[in-house]
Amino acid sequence: MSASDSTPKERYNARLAAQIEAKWQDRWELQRTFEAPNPAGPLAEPAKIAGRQKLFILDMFPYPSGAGLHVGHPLGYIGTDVFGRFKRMNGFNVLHALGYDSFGLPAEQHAITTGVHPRENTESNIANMRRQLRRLGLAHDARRSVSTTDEGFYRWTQWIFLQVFNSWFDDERGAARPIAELIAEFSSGKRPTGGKPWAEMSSREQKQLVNDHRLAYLADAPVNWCPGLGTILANEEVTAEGRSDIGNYPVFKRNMRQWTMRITAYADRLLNDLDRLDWPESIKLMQRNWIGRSEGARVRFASSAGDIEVFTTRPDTLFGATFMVLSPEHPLVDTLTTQAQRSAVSAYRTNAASASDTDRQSDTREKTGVFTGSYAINPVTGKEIPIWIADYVLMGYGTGAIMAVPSGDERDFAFARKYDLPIIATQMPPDSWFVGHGIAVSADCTTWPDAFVGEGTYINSRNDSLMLDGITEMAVAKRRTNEWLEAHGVGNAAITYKLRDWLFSRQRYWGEPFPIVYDEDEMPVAVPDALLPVTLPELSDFKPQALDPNDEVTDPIPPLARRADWVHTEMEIVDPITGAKRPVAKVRREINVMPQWAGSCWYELRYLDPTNASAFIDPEVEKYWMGPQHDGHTGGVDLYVGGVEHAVLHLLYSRFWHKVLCDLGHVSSEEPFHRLYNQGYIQAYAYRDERGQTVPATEVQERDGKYFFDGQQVSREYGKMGKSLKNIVTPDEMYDEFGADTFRLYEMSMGPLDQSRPWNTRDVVGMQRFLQRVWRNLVDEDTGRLTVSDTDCPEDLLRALHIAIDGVQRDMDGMRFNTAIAKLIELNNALTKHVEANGSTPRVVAEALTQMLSPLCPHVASELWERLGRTDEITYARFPIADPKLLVSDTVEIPVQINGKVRSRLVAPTGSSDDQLKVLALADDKVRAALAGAEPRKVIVVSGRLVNIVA
RNA sequence: GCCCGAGUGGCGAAAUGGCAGACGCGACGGACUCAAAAUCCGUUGCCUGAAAGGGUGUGUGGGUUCGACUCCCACCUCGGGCACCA
Repeated sequence: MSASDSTPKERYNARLAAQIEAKWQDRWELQRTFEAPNPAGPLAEPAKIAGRQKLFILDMFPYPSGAGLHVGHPLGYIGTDVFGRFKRMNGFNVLHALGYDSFGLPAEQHAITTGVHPRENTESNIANMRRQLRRLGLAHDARRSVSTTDEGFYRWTQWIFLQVFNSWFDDERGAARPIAELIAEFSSGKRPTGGKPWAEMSSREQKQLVNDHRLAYLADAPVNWCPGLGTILANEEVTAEGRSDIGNYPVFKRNMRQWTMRITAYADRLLNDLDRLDWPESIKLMQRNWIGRSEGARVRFASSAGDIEVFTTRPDTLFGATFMVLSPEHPLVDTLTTQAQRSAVSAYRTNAASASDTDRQSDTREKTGVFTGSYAINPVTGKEIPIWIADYVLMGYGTGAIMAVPSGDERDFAFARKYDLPIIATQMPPDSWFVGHGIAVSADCTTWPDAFVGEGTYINSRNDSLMLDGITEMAVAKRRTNEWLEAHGVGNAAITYKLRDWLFSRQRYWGEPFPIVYDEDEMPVAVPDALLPVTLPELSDFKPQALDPNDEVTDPIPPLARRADWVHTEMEIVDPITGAKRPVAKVRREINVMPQWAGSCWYELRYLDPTNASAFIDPEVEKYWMGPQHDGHTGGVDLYVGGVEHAVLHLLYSRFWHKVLCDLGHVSSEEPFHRLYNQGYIQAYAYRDERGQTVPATEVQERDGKYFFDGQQVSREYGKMGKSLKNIVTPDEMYDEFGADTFRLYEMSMGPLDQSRPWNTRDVVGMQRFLQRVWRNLVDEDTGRLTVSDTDCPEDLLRALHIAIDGVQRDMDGMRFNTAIAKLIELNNALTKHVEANGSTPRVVAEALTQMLSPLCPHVASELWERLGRTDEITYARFPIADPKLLVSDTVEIPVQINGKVRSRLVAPTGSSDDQLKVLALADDKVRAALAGAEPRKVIVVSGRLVNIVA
């Protein structure tokens, strides 16, 4: 007899689930169930909006990978879907969509390895992902599924780039303004800082001055050059080991002329506004660290080569600055180096320059340096201090020069000890510091094993006009020093950031072309709006220039240069200074393309108004979905779910673009994503044989805690899913084996959404069984007939129902889907007992259970809803509401503890007073036996919950 | 090195000052079956005991409390981020 013959026809299994799921997916598509109405524009349906609260939920959109999805990818999508469906059932107008991040390195690298043109590749990958995701039953508004490679999309990416290009940061207002306003200020007499008057400048000089103020500008600066990828990279795309995030190729620092975004102008706002965001603290912390704001002072030290400016966070220790250290790349090094030191300095600089970042960070950490032969004057002591160069001072931070205070800085201390430089204490450490180091209390640093970094009484810190000695608070000493520096014109309080401006151009093919041409002065000029988009030209050879991964010197030639006909064109441009139209003239196009982050910097806005042809978004639509909800609210997406890997990339860049758009009045929200939630990762076990080869995880067997493949013992490791690890499980396998609803339920039941957890196909069946039992409680497996009765529900079952409603409602609201599922299982288990005794399910329970299941497993819930005779759409049926009267019963069970250990339980009427509970507890047989006649010393009653007797 | 986060049954986990282990997997026993699969019922932290019961138990050690997985201090292990940032 075959298996199918003995299985009841209407048993809920993978076969029936597949039928149900296909039916409802088709129906939802046909009936456009999940389309969200807009207040204005082409998708406007104002009548549907009235009286509903809006909710914009968003997933970090995927790049269309050729590998397709594995079971880890949809975790966040399922989470947001459950939440969105739950909110719909609570009356919200929910906008949920998913697009594709299809420009950029990941897609392009894949195209290169397969040899297929990225456009073709991207399209087929998107089609495959759409198919896989459709079978999940996600409640997405398909009209809003944009792709960053759509011309209708990147036309606006280019437009936004031009908004950034055509603005400058007004420090006084702390906000971006249109560049035309700066030009107007200059031409009406504002004098450019440090330059000659505007009117005396040539047209070229004027353009250059304006360009130097733009938020998107060309800069000849040190960049991260990655010959292995044939492109430069942003700081955020380079790993701590000095390699590319993608492909793990070596990255070199070199100077190149590149498009750069002035994100540093927004450093303070990007930092401060974190406080107003509902984000995980860990991500805020990562952004704070990345921005790296340091308060301190700039101090000028006089030298033979003129003033040398340093940045210090410890101006209060200035009296202890006994030498100075410059970065080997510092521009003043040549001038400072004396004849006697020339060869030593030159050798050191050559050595430092050739050492790659990797070498510099090798763990030896031994401080090295060379004396320049020159001296500077410490402004507070008036003493000469030697000037050294050392590679522990970085040109890219602060001023590239430091004042060394060995007594108060560990690095300076190590350097001073190695080269026998003087160390003077400026603070007396507390006695505990000396005790901790096992040495006698002494202000003589020659006895110190280490620098002292902390709060101590200031010593040796006085001159004629500045007196720090005796001060015990660092803040006071800092303030006094800063005041002194300013009064004497040798320094001032200052702030420095680790954040660098954003390198925005890539020497690749698969990205948005810049809407920029170069005029006869070789100055960048915006392509007129009417000519957007600047479409990416077709190239038969789209590969980046082939370079040796270690080639540090060759200048890259971007692929777009291969289309000379495209590069050299004629255009009617607008003069960037006067704004006047110019006659059609020859221009040269920018041949770099934008980085992969460009499209993701604003895609959430396009979801809102995807078909708008006259603006990137209608302001009314933006205000409705993104606008601030009260004073001080940043506005933005209501819930943004994605992985932690974008903490300082996408999540920083997009905040920056959004703030520019806000400053320019294009959006009403100050931040793109008000609430951020990081989902965990689904991880998996991988197995290796003794040669280190991975073996297929599905064929590994476990015996007594050991693992075997093909009779051989193998070792187990834990981590990502990956092709090379032979441990990939795909959603398709889960659909076939269990159905999408079971798969969804399993992923949500594994644990809290924000935690990583191991995948175990073996465990999935638990959720299948659960749905099977629910189904069987409502439908006769053999006949398919409904087993629901319209008779009254017994009170205990009704109570169980309302307790479940109450708990599930709260768990869903808090996105604790795992515990919501546990409560639904408990309810269903109680229902099963009732059905065993009575033969049918009360309708009130059947309907409420179906509704509560609907966000989690929408297909089977929709099917049951229909079979229950409901003709309304369960997606929008009001989520059940718990009756508070049914949440309490007549009696409660009170555990009684003796000395904190439970010794008895008693049943007491609900609402018993503390005294009544105390009397009941002391009268309890078990309690009396345990006390054995001893008089309790104290009785603690937790009202209505517990009694503890202290014996 | 610095900064976060986490350690609970064989496994995924629940409980955030008040009955530790809800719910699921697995395992064990049983029902159905010629048999198996599927499904259903029961048991299941560990030690001890025939059982009733007793003891013990949330990484380790201390502390606060009538009472601690939960709060505090120190340490250990794992995961993540930053890393010569002046």
